[in-house]
Amino acid sequence: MGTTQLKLSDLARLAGVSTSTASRALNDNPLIKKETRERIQALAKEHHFSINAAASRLRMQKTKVIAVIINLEAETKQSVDDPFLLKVVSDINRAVNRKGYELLLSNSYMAGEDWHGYFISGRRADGVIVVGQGKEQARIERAAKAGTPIVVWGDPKTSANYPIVGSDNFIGGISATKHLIAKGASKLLFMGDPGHAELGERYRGFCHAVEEAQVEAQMVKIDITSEAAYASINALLRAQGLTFDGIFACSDMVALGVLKALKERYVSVPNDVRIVGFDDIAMAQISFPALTTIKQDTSAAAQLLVEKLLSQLSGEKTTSQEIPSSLVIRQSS
Amino acid sequence: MGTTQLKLSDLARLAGVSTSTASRALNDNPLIKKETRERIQALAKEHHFSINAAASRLRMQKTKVIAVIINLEAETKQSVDDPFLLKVVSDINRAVNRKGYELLLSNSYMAGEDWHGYFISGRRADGVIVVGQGKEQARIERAAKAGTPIVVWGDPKTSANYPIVGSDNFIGGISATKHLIAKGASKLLFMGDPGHAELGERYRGFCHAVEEAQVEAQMVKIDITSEAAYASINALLRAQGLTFDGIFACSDMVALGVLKALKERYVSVPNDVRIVGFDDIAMAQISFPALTTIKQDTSAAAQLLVEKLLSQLSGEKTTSQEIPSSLVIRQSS
DNA sequence: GATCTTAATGCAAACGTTTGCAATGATGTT
DNA sequence: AACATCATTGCAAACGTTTGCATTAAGATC
Repeated sequence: MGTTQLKLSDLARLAGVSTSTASRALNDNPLIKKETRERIQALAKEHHFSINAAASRLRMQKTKVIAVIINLEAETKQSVDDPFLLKVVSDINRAVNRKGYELLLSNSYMAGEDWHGYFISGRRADGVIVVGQGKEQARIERAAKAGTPIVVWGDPKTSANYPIVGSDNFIGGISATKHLIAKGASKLLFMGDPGHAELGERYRGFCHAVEEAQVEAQMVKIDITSEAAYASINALLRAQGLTFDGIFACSDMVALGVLKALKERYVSVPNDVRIVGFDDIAMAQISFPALTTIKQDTSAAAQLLVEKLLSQLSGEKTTSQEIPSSLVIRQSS
Repeated sequence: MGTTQLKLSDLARLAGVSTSTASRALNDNPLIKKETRERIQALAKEHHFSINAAASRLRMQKTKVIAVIINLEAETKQSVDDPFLLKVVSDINRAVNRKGYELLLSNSYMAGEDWHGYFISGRRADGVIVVGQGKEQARIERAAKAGTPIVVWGDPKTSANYPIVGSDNFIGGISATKHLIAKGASKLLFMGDPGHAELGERYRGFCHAVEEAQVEAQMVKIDITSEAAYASINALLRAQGLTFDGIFACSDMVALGVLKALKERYVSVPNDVRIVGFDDIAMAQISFPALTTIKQDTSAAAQLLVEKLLSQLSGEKTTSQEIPSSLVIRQSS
């Protein structure tokens, strides 16, 4: 505390070498004799020396930081507290660390409109991972056009000037719906907001399967929160009674809201109504009945996101990619 | 893209002033004539100019960054995916941003053992917020002793050389238990790990209320995950049948695991067994029956954590502080 | 009109790294 | 013995800000 911060030149003097030698030694540069390197590294450890990242970043023109920005719709009630989003962030954190980068957790509040200026020109991060494609992609596009290394979690089918990684929502939608039908449902209900890119794909899958099987189907457009789902099911039952026997919820949170509403009205799940969710959040297996759902492999996706971003940093061109999702059958269907 | 990065001196030349004037203008320094300031600020906006944070940090010896480190036990299965932890992080993020700071999301993997070296000497952040006190506080203590500005989310009763912010776990434990008793329970069960500081306090509250009311009570020590809780309840029922009619779960995740196990065995909640959790995560109100719980005011806590950290940055001495928790009564009790 | 004060701006040093190039001494080659 | 090669190290510039101090111009005071 009393002593002033040790800097590289101090360490060098302590070791009896020049600053440049010390710098190279700490970076394990083979230019420096091996025993010198080890001696200096040991000395650094002994004195709890850490390189000044600010100075290093200034000189290197690199931060070794990746910014993650949670990109939510203005009109949704879905919040950054959503378990699925947080799971994604947490997986990205792991993947980022494994590559030796740090994670700057950001949002539109801090980054404003000009992401390139804020993160890249501002030397706060070397690249940006956007979680949540949203409905409006202007900011992402602008950043990409300005040359920001950027990757997005979203719907990989969307054509864009930046790579998008996400699940095969269409196929996921199909297999969820087919599963409902296989379990005997014939009057299906989709709950979600098809205007949202990823959810739209899930809905397309739903429609595709419905058409193929020639069963009844309806769609109700809701905000993707359990509260909205809960309220919506209640309204539906009140208005038209039990007009469905299978529900494909666009997310697990929605499915859980549905589940609660049905149980409160003594509708049996899965006997009267079968439910399939999407995401496979931790809650899915701990709900009662446990939730059948389409599992998104967020961990694989996170790794891919980071890899693609790093590729961009080394100048390569990258493309969008779909991650296979998988049906996890539990008791709700 | 083709053009090189605009730097402050370029902007200054464009404006026909010196670099120092430009710098002061962007920082709204009243030394500079108001109209000059505004002219330069407008020019900066027009050219999408952003200050180079690395250079600024180097010169200022300040980063305007706060590191958040999620500090988990080695032996727990509780992960960074735990909804409650993530909620806390997300609230801290908001609070940090409101003060004009950025959030570096970190963990032991990156920061290693020497937090002071990594974050402070390394000029990666100006201060550290630790989420999760854990059982072993050596690293936190060492960092504090080395002069790291640091605050901890945990049990405020623990005496330490750093401030701890957290809920009044003891009182929370009492009111949860009293509520169970008031609802007619007379054979109580506590589930959790009293070895953990915060949970220990909750258990003390439990014991206190039990003693006062002179009711039967038992404790089963489990890891604080829903899986452990689920398994534990099943084992308990198998071994000794239904020997309890009220459960105080040390967290909502634990409570939800309990709930599932009971429902699978057709034990009615709340008729046969009343349950109270702790935290009030989003899931608590969407479970069926909705979970009675002790709500932790994470948002207020986050704000307090940040304020205390900033106080330390400006040299003030800070102290631990308890946040009032509150009983939220729902259908599980 | 000379001097003093004040407002506005510019100069140049400093923050702590990394790295191209030069320098040194040792080794090998003819 | 002269020269080329190689391994190891040091010198000094550059990265882009911020800020104490000096400077200038303009207005105020006598």
